[in-house]
Amino acid sequence: MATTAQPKRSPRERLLAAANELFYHEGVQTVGIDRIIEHAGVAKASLYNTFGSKEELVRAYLESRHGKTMDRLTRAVAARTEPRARLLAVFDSQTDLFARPDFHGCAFASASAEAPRGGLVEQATDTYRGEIRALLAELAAQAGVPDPAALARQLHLVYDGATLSARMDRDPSVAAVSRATAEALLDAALPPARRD
Amino acid sequence: MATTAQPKRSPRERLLAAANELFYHEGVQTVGIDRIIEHAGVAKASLYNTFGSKEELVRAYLESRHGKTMDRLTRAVAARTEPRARLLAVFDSQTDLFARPDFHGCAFASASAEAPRGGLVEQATDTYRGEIRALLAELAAQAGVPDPAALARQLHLVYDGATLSARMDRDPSVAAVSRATAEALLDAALPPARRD
DNA sequence: TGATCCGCAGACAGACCTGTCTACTGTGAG
DNA sequence: CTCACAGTAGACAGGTCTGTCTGCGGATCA
Repeated sequence: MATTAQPKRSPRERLLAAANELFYHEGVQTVGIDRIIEHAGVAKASLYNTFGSKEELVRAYLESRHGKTMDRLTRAVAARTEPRARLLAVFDSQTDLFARPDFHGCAFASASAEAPRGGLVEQATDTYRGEIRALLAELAAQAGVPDPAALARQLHLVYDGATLSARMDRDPSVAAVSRATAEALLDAALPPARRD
Repeated sequence: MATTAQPKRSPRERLLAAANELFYHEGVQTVGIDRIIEHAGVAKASLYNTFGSKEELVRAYLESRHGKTMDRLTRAVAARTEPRARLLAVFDSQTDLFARPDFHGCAFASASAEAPRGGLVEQATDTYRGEIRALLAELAAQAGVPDPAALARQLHLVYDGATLSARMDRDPSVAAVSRATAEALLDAALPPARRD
């Protein structure tokens, strides 16, 4: 069977799709198991056979978002060749992201807001943030910045702040501010000789 | 153990203190009414006579944090005279804030993450963010920036991002990055003649 | 044909949630 | 003293939560 769009996806896939929709839009704490299985059209036993607990389902949900976000970013970066444009592509991509009708902020920021410390949510969040930071540092290095790690920390602030503002102010236009801010910081971090 | 036995504070005060402690550290959704009244040493009827509902208690909790934060910022600003230093004082103050052992991110960001849209939490959040934005714009104007509103939006990004990173990465040192980033953006926004 | 397995449907347990209500206690005003 | 009233203690209602368990239908394979 080479068909990718089967009429019946596996319970695991349907559960993850339901989690992606309900957890992301309404919150991990506020959405209960019953609504997940109803939305997925799956038996409760299937959920507990597949994931074992709600917390593990949340972890799987966050991991799936982690993968999607990294795909989105690496695709945006890969579409450019000039190192400076590749770095700024991360912030360009926020324009479309924030404008999506189903955008509702950073899934990790929201999920970790009320998650117990030291749990699976915190683990998934740490992994995610480490990868974002590494991507920014790598692109900063390729752009010829003397201290890529330092610029990556600054840009990570801007990236986070923009995502948070876009949700809390319900204002997608903050993406333009974010992009301009990133550019200003990149310019300030470049040695004068390299600015062109 | 309920931490009371002080000179009799009113039920309202004790409830707000309990809310400030429990809601802030563990989350608005995860902490129930029973834990609030137990921690406050107050009868359940007193809570409902005073606030009417949990949502109203949450609103009062957020308003009290709003007041405390604005006090902290205006005090930090008032301690300086030079306009540039007054603007940067907002970011200087993050150093102490993030280092506090009870720091746990922005109460508004956490509370709004899973709050229903259009509710009291959203209202309180909008008001809070508007005031922060206005403060930044006013300080930017006093610093002689040509477009204070534009710089205020950038600095708000940085302020938000730093608060979020400090919580999610459990890393208070991000305050220094935030301060340096704000300074770089301020410099970039000033007309060359005014930079000194 | 029969055996095995996957998944669905839903009852159930035990805990917790918000919010209401009754009954009691201490205190201050007139 | 009497009365009003603010506050306490806690039962209660009605619902939701996570997680377990049983029973059943359909598919697959020897």
